[in-house]
Amino acid sequence: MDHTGEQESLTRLLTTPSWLLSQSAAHAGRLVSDGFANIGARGYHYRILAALEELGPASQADLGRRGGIDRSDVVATLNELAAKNLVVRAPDPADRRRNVITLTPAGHRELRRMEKALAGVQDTLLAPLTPTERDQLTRLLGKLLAHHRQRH
Amino acid sequence: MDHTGEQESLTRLLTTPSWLLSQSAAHAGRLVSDGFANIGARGYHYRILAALEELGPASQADLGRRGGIDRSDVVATLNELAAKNLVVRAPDPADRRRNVITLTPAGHRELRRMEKALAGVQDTLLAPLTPTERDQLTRLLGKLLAHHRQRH
DNA sequence: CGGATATCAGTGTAACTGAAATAA
DNA sequence: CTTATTTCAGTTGCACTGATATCC
Repeated sequence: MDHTGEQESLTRLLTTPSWLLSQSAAHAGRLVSDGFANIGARGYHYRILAALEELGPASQADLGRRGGIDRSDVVATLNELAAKNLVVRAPDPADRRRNVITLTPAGHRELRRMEKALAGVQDTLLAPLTPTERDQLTRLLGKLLAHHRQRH
Repeated sequence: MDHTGEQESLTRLLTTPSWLLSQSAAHAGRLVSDGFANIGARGYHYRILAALEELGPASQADLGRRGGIDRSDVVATLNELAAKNLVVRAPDPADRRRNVITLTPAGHRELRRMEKALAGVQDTLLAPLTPTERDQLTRLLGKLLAHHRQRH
């Protein structure tokens, strides 16, 4: 015993799932932010653009629900994306409360760039895990989220 | 195919490890904050108290490194803990730059309370996972962190 | 009317930065 | 002189709240 010599009691603090989760996520967040910052973008941009590609032209509320972004932050993010001509914001003739957001060709290209950057980050993040372990982790986290999403 | 009917392309956005991690961590964070708030405490309090119990009397810098808390936030957290008489802050005679922080009996009791609250949160968080899966998750996250800790 | 949408302004807070004072 | 510790003041990014105008 005491084979690592690191600390005699690694205890709960370092093995508590919520702690491990938040530490891992903080690290992942740094990697992602840096990866996106390197190409002049932010996480919200990716979430909106990816949601847009999946949903097709959509309202801001739908994009927010899809990408897990607050209605208020959707507005600000779309302001930025529209200023860069990555999306077009137009009133919905069928429902005049809504805007219809559409990906421009430049938006598609930007999404491709961000996906490349993100894929690189995933590799860095998951470097210590085998392919099997990566699948396990993805599966376990997915199961966790699915459960807690059901109870709002 | 299309057996769920949820969405035709769940795609990367919902299966990207960094996304799953940050979402899971956000949810875990909410559960932890709420769990601690219910007993009038915060996450930083737990991290400092737990680090203190592991290390014994320690300097603020050591506590920060151990608990993953910025030097600046250690100061503020210790102000709160000292005001509640959960720790004692005394100058270190051996190194007069430092303070020696010591757990009081009340601090020990508070730590026990917080551990109970935290254990309840872990159960809620891991509810959808079997015991085997919980161990897997803990192991995978630990491996991830150990790797990234090595490269600063 | 109740419910949804988009927008704006502002809050809370975790994590961090920079600088200063002090001492090893 | 360089490095480490503690402290204070301030910043940044992110998630969220509340209020408002508009429309279904």
